[in-house]
Amino acid sequence: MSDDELSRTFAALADPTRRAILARLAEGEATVNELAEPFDMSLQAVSKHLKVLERAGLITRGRDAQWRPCRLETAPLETASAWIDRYRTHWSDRFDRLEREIRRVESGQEGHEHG
Amino acid sequence: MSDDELSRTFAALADPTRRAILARLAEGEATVNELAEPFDMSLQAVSKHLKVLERAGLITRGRDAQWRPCRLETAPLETASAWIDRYRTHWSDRFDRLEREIRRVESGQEGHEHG
DNA sequence: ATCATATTCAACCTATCGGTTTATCAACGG
DNA sequence: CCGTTGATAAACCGATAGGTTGAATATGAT
Repeated sequence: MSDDELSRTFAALADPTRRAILARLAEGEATVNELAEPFDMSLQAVSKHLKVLERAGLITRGRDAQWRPCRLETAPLETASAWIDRYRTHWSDRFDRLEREIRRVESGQEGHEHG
Repeated sequence: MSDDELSRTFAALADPTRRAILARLAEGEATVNELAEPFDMSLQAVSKHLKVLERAGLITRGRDAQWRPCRLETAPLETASAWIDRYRTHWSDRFDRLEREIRRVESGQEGHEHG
């Protein structure tokens, strides 16, 4: 994986456990143990997932005695969403077919009805 | 990586080369050679990236003689965007601090000014 | 001090990623 | 038929992901 911000964000989101953790955190802060509870894996594994999320800036961790409460941070989600939105609605769906047709005609293969 | 749809989509987006390819495709169809041209890597590497994008449903490939024109498909982007949008604006930013305060008070640690 | 609890660190393992090189397949043009 | 071009397949490689277990650290409670 590359370590630019967008790549880290998307990579962090590319795991169902981590997405579930974020979904949980959207309801409010939670400790590592609380976050780990629903999952059929070791606490350490969840701790690693949290580290990934933290490195991606998707969560921050406070300190409350021996607990490290996790909080969702939305900034990277904004960035990711903005990136996607630049492409999710593009006029090319129609345009592509036109362009494709032009290319076919220009290359003199009008007879190939392959689409 | 898990292979549910969202995971495949986010994983596909977690690479700058693949994002650049999608950005290029947003301007219209392109062949593998055309897509590979800007990158300092082998054609085969780009071909692999395209396979990843295809598996994620982010592109489809046609057949035009020996060319395999690639097209951007927006459906997975919609899904990904929808997932993010559920969490990118959440009321928890303020609420978290309140909840945290409540927890502190309830656990009888009002004196610990650790925030 | 000692013990329990919450969390992290470290070492390890297997599988996958992202790239390479070489070989192969598919389609056109002489 | 043969060569060229576009693209994929296969084998390989080093690095990283995602999990494990076991030890260490930090804080609080007795």
